[in-house]
Amino acid sequence: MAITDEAIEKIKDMIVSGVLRPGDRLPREADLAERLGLSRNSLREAVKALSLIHVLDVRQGDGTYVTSLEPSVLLDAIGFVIDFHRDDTVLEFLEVRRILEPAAAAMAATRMAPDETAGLRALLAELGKDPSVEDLVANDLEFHRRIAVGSGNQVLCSLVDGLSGPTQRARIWRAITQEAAVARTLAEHHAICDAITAGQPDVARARATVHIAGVEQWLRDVPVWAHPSVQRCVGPPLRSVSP
Amino acid sequence: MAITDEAIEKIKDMIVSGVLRPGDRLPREADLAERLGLSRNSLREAVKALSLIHVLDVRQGDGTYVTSLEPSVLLDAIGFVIDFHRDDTVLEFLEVRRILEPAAAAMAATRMAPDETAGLRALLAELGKDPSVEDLVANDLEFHRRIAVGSGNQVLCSLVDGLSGPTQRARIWRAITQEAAVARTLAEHHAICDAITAGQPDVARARATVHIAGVEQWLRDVPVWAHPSVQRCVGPPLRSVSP
DNA sequence: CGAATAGCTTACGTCCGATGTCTTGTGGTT
DNA sequence: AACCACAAGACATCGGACGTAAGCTATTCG
Repeated sequence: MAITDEAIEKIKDMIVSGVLRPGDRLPREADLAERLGLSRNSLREAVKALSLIHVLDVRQGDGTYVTSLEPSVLLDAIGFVIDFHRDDTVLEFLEVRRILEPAAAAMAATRMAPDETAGLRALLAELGKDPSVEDLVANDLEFHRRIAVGSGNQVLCSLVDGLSGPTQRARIWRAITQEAAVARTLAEHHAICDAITAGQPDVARARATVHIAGVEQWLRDVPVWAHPSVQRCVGPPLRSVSP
Repeated sequence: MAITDEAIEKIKDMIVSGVLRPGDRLPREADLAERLGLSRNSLREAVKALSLIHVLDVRQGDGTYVTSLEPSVLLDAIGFVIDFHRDDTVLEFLEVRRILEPAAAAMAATRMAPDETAGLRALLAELGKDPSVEDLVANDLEFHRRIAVGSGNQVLCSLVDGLSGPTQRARIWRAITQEAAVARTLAEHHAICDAITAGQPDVARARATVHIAGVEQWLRDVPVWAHPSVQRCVGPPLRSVSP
């Protein structure tokens, strides 16, 4: 194993074992490097890797700190990872979203406070007549995110939020190529919101399932993959998608 | 934004835009560094970070390659991240597992081939009388993993597999401190296996839910957190867990 | 007296060049 | 044709030097 990977493991062990706790500050790079028995350059590679996944927080001129290590912080990095997936795997992600989001909606229906549900309604109301595609996508993302937050489970919230990344583009294309989808999506959002507000977990779950399944079905049926605008978004060589 | 972070973004863009495709080889460090306008050291930090999350695969003496970028490969990294979570968040992870695993079990009941279900039964049969704790945990993990694989969804599989990390230790403690849990767990495994083999998704889902919920309930009720063996596993200062 | 500021200290950010180590492919030998 | 030794290419690691930014301190001025 490379010396840098060993350093990653050692730092990880220090955190997992409790030697370093959330918020703690690490020794200076020079000192830590000496203590771990490697050069500062190699140590920096390890620190960089750990900071990419939000385990460490490096502040120039100050020092390097352990983050809060909360699920929301750590799982936040999956959004970054998700971006790398090719579009022919979107359906797999949607399938998982169809599992997670209905559950989140049901939990939200039980746990969300009145002021939160009010905020959810307000969010949907923000969209005026004839909104832009960007507004639609942003509103859509925020809507799903708030429900995830409303579930009261950080892990679930982070997963739902992170998994939305790859399908965000799909939403854009959907809005672009299928006009009717806009009204339908908004109607479905309102329906889900109503169920949550009414405190009906079963209804919220079902409506969320219908919502996601609708997108899934649309992606499965329509050969968007061949659409020119998609080619532009995805980049030149598009691998076999729907053989 | 730091120059290294820019390099990470640029490499990411090259991959997302299709300039670099799965399996492609990157230019030599020296060349790529020059092309991106930074030093080789800084570039190496970027590459190291991307290789930690399995986006790049660096082979000494050979070169640096883009991985297959399959969901199973990329999401594999979440297992690493999960290890950092403190034990007071285990319940949140279990709650998500209670959502995902029943869904996986139901899907497996529909999709798993006869030889796969046979393998699942064989796995459970491998555990002889009076198995060691290590065997139990390993068998348990493998059992859940195979069901996840059987769901036919890479993303779901990776998530289920990754989320098992933090609760693995909980399983160990459970086995240690509660003798009766061993027989109960095995019985539940057999019941789930039977439902999958019989092709009954609803039953499989329900039994998986019961299985996870049982663990959850156990963790919620029993003050394992105060148990000395846990302190040893977790490390010195245990933050407030159940206030 | 207190607040603003200039400057010092410290720690991370970046770079350069040299050397070690590993993989691979080549070419010669048997 | 099979095998081995060597050389080339690429990553691994190191040490040191210099740049940049944040934080603390002491000075200064209202």
